Amino acid sequence: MIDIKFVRTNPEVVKASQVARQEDPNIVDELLRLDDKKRAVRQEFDELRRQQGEIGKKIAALSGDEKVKLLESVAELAKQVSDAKDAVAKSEEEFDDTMLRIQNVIEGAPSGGEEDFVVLKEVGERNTEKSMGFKPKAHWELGEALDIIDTKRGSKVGGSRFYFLKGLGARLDLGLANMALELAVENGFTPMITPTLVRPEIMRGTGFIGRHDSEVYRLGGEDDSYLVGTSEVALAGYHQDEFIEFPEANGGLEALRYAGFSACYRREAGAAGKDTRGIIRVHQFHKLEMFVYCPEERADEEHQRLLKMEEQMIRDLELPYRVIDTAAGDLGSSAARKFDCEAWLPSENRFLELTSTSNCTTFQARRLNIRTKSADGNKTVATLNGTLATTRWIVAILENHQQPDGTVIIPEKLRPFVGGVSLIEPPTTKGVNGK
RNA sequence: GGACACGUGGCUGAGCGGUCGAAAGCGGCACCCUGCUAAGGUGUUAUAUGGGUAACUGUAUCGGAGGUUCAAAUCCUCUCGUGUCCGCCA
Repeated sequence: MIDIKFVRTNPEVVKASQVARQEDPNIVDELLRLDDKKRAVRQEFDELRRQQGEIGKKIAALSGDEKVKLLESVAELAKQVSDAKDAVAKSEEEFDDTMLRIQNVIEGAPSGGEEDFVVLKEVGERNTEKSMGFKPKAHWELGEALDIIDTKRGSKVGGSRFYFLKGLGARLDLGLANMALELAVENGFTPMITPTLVRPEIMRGTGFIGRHDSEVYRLGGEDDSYLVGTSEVALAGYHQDEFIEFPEANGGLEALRYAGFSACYRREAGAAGKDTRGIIRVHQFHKLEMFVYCPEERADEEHQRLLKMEEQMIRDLELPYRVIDTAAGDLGSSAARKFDCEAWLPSENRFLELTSTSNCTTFQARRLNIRTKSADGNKTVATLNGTLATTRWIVAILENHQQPDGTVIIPEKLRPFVGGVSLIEPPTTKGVNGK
């Protein structure tokens, strides 16, 4: 939710942001109209309530005939108060409905849609058939041949877009999560295991239901809960309705940093036919989510920090990648700016999103009512997130580190997290690889 | 799953139809006192929102939603959450 006071004073900025996002700018005028109306109706109610309170005090002090007389005279006022109350509720509802439809005001993101991102940098050589000296296999081919990814049995058991990670596949998944967690801890993040089933209020508060209804799983029957698509939900809800006290370091401008590990669930309803093979787009996966609460003025700096950490992880795994500045139209509604790191996929000659980090400024926290006390009053905090989905990384590692003989070299820095194994080889006649 | 209890300000906790945005304590802040430390004293200290340059002032908020009433933290209904005991179970 954006700040109505900001909209009142800077309607043009909000409109421009809507335009950059390829959304309707006229909603801003509509919002301001509803804001005026809401205030007018509210003032009327306030005045009636004041009168009622005043008379109420008199009634309390009186007795006998005088009291009865006054009671009779005040019935009409009570009716007016009740009507005014309904009017207030109605105008607030109209206002809120519109308010919630306006997205965060972008901060520096390029205008336009999905294709209009800006490449900030590209690091490392793209592996190609030519540079590798053989035709690179796709991750699903490698996964199957090495017996570490089993999508056939995955769909037998879980349905389409499910998979088994087996042997070193499973170790890679957990190893990557652990490696990322260690990096996060070194950078001041507190590890968290979070609920993956959350109550509707939390889902709504974090903005994941509404326009994204169809993307999340909802439990039917007795239990009205949602399966989270990211631990961002739990980590954002963690401090809901709280005042945050930031640690004193850096002149009181420090941040609260959490690294949540959880399974994530996505319905992928709108993705039919997209990335159907392998484990690029699946219904369930593991993710390490870095989540930061900080004072608003510090958000940019924290955003850069998150990006740096994500880049470091990719470098440590020796993957060619690029960083993009996501276009406004492709941002989530909470994000003011988003940077993605994309790894090169030699089998498809394209980049694949590995990480994503968003600066949500105060948008998310305003809705969740998360504030901090500061010298110049209570202020809504900023929130940021940076994401690391393990399955995507497995894809990138398999494809980029595959060898002509079909084996895959495990990057040196990852080895300590997968039991010291350095090479993924096809299974021998029996037994499970990488036990 | 069965039984009971409880949800009030930053925290603990009183209040159980009007004088209650709400006692008291803790914590926070400011000042005073004390040689230092420890202690002590005085004052101040909820959130949101409207009006006003401001001083100030109106209104709302006692888990949430409805209801009764001239008037609700207080009574009623529903709901959500939490705790304890028993049962079951990893």
